[in-house]
Amino acid sequence: MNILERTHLEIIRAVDQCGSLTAAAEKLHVTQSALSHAMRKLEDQFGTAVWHREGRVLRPTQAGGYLLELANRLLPQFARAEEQVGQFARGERGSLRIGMECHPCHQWLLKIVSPYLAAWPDVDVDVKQEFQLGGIGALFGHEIDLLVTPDPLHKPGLVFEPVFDYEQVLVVGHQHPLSKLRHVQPAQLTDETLITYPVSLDRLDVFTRFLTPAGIAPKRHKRIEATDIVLQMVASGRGVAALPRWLVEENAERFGVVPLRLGPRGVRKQIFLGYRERSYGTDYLRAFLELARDYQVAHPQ
Amino acid sequence: MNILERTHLEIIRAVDQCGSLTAAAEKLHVTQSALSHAMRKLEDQFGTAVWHREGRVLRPTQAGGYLLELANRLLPQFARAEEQVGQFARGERGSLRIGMECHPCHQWLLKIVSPYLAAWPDVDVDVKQEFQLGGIGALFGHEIDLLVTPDPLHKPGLVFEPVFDYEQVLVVGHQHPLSKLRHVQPAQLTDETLITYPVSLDRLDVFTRFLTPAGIAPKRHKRIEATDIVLQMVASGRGVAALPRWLVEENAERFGVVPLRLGPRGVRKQIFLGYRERSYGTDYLRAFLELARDYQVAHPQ
DNA sequence: TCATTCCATGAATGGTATTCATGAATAAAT
DNA sequence: ATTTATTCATGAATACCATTCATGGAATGA
Repeated sequence: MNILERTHLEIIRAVDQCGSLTAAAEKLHVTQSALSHAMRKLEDQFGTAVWHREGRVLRPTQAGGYLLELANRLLPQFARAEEQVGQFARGERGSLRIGMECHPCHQWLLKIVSPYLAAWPDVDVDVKQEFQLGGIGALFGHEIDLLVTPDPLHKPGLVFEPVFDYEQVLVVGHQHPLSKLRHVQPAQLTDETLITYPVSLDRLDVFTRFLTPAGIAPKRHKRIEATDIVLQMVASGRGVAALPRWLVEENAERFGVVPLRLGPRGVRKQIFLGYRERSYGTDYLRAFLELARDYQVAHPQ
Repeated sequence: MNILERTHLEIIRAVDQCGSLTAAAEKLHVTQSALSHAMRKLEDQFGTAVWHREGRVLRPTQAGGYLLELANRLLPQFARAEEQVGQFARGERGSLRIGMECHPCHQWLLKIVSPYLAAWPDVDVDVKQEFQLGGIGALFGHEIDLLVTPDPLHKPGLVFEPVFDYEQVLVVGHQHPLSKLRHVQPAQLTDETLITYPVSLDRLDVFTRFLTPAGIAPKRHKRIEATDIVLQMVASGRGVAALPRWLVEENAERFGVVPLRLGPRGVRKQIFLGYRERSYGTDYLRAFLELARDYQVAHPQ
């Protein structure tokens, strides 16, 4: 079926470069005879010569010239492909698709990703936020390779590792009446506007671990996507929000907001990094996990 | 040395298209086992899998995805190459490089070339006018494939065929004193300005076959490249020129010029088409010669 | 649970690419 | 003109490797 092979192009190019079959044969580490036979067969199959044999010099025919051009175009691509697949094999190259199920974690993620990109220049990092089947499904379906989530779900084949823990706090404006308290009680939010990320209630710890157990609901509930808009709203007294303490503290000065403990003991949270057990063999994925662990050690809460 | 072969790309693409090794094997007319072995070997050499084997479904790995892209890019080029070389082999495709050693023949050439181009859409026609080693040398050195010349030079390996004969005439303006004569004598040009193409004198028949034998020279000699400029100059009485009769007659009305026989018997010329004997096997070259012959039969002088 | 479909594997084989040995043709050197 | 050194082509022998055959295990779907 196929007559033209990579080898033929390799020969044609070598002959062009070396000027003779014999020299080309040496370059390709085979006998001159091998090349002669190979090209003879090709020419027979094509029904046309690749070279004019004039004395002992080979001059490309029109077909030969065409094939030479082809060779110069295709062979580098073969070479590059082998090199790149080699990089895939050694785990030096790939793409790391990270799924996020945790809004405020974006900030944390950036702190891991930037040194990671520097260390693994051949790995593309891709962050996704929306999944049809949920984060776990996306992980299983190979839609993503890593999942950043506060809700580890133990399934065979998946591993979840805590990489970050922090306290979830209420954030209020500087002049807010609650701002002087050491901690806040659920009932104190009855007349407040609560601002959250636009996700379902059961994924909001303010509700699941603070308000709902006490049977309390805030006066209003607003959903806003962007974290700094949330902070601005809070700063201007338009509402209160629940955010990680570190995030609030980082922005306290700039926005004029204050963190308050949720209940006397606070609400502690953990962020997990989930991955498929089998993908742990991939160097660049493991490297990411290690970077995340290192970060946790260097920045304990 | 080389691990990745066209075959592998062929397999990878077929598996992608057919969805399974078995189906791909059928498409490629080999056993499923053959493909399995082939890809196994490739994977061993690369050190990485091309597909994730999940149950009985094959999902491309990152390396596999990369190779699939490569396959979709390169395989069509292989296919196209085989097709084109096939055309070369059947003489349907090529490039015909025509050398011109005869200025006024350009008009004639166009009449052959335009139907030729229509009949042989895959043949590129290239017309060259300048050669370092002369037309014959260019023909020998494969710089051109056909030579249009008035001077056939018989050499072994070369063939010259007369394809066109015509009378070379003197052309003068409508009101020129000579314009009423039936023919002109060399001596009558003593006071004229003679316009010729800018080539050496020994290639100008007005000199070699008319003036020089009579020991006559014109008052002035002007060299002009473009034929219609020559005609305009002649029409405005600025000089006389020697051109093929058919060319003059074609333009007699438009420019207001008159053809005059050179001497009582006229100067008859022949144009030859030269080619390398061995290239006569090439279909599209032979076709050109046949077209030229047909034209001669259809337009006898 | 059974039948079916798919891929992997080891051994056997058949084909083919490569080598070896040699000849013919050309170009360079004497 | 001879000689010498290259170069490519060719046929036969060989060694290698791709393919097949036969089979088993694993997953899917009825």
